[in-house]
Amino acid sequence: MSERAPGSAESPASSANPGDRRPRADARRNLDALIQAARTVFARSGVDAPAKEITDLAGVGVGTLYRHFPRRAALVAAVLQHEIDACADAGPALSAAHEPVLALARWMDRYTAFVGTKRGLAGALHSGDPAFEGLHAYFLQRLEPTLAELLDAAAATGEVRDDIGARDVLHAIALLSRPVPGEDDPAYSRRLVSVFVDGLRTPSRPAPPA
Amino acid sequence: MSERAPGSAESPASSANPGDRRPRADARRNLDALIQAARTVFARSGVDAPAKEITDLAGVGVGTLYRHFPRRAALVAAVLQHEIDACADAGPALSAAHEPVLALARWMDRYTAFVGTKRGLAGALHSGDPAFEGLHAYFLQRLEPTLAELLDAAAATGEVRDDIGARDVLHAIALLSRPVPGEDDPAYSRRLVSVFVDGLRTPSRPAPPA
DNA sequence: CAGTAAACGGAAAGCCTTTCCGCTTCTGCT
DNA sequence: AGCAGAAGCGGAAAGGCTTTCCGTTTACTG
Repeated sequence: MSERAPGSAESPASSANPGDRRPRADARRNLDALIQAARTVFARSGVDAPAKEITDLAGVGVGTLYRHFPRRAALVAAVLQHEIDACADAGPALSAAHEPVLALARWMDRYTAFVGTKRGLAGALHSGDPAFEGLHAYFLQRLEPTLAELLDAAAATGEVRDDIGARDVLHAIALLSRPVPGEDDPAYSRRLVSVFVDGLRTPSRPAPPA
Repeated sequence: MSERAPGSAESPASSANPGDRRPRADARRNLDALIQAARTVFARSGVDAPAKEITDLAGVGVGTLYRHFPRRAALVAAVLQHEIDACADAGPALSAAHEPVLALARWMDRYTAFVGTKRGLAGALHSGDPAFEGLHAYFLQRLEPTLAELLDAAAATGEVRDDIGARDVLHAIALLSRPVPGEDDPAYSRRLVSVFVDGLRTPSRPAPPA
């Protein structure tokens, strides 16, 4: 559920044009090896690790890397895409297993953990590097509907205000989850997020008379 | 009020040791020129502008830059220090001119604008680069008391909860003010901030029974 | 199985930051 | 004033990274 088949509806620019032929087998293999290696290296040494480290681990030359990913940032984007998929896939599962408000809360935890762990993600998304525009689009494409559904269900119970969109919440949490110098405890991020989430509750309506 | 005199209480490691002599006049001149040039260049081309651009504008060689600022990041830090000062100085002025809750709101606007405009600041602060640890300390040193005062005054009115510290608020707003790819309208940041600030209000206490 | 285009690898170019060191310019002292 | 001597200067070179380029190799097609 987490691998996008080439040409699947979500992938922006890969629908099978009548003209393009199937890629060579070694190319595909190398591409997979690169993404896998990048995952490992990014996890071990952070997203700023030199490309060499990745190509070595993948057992290919740098040329190969740059043919598949015209900019280094594109590789980062490709890796993050996987992570986004995994997080999006968790949504339906949760909403099936719990009642709306709880499902929402759980998913937000999941998302907070995700976006906080993959330090690279939020950084990339907000870097302003044009190479990440596509990733941001993908990010919204996959996560916005997921959260929107959870959010709508929760709003229907009347406990959550309905004038803040899923997109806003995604952004806010992603931002609040970025590491802060003095505080490396992930609980810190959660605390900030929780204040934000409090702000999401229906504004205390004056208690209905009697 | 915005220039720190050397040896002033706030500057961490610059108290006049009995051994150290006054710096040479040209050195001081160059240092000022560098900071001024950096301000200009950062504003024009962003904090990632090559150092060469700065040294050229300042009319000095790169060697001079690196003697004054052992790492490039140190120069960024020096520039941001100025901006932090300006923002801190706005606090007392506002609290003198307005009642507590309004003063708080105004200062948050000011701070939001500041941290949103100087894209470099939040980026630097959260970059994890050890060169910015000092800056972060300075940031807290100057802004935390400022906000704490405003926050306390507001909390005293009972409209604002008192279990979230000034530091948390500073961090949260700085994070929420970072630019988000699709939305370059500063109003967007303000909207996110405002939800957070809503979360800051006293939790709607269950109406005391009759 | 041969021909061809796709894909490969790694050397080299191009940019940056940072270091180094011989030369210049202040400054304090006579 | 004038003269050491230290403090500071400039820019060349080192080092490291991303990105380009191109001769060579490899997988597919008929």
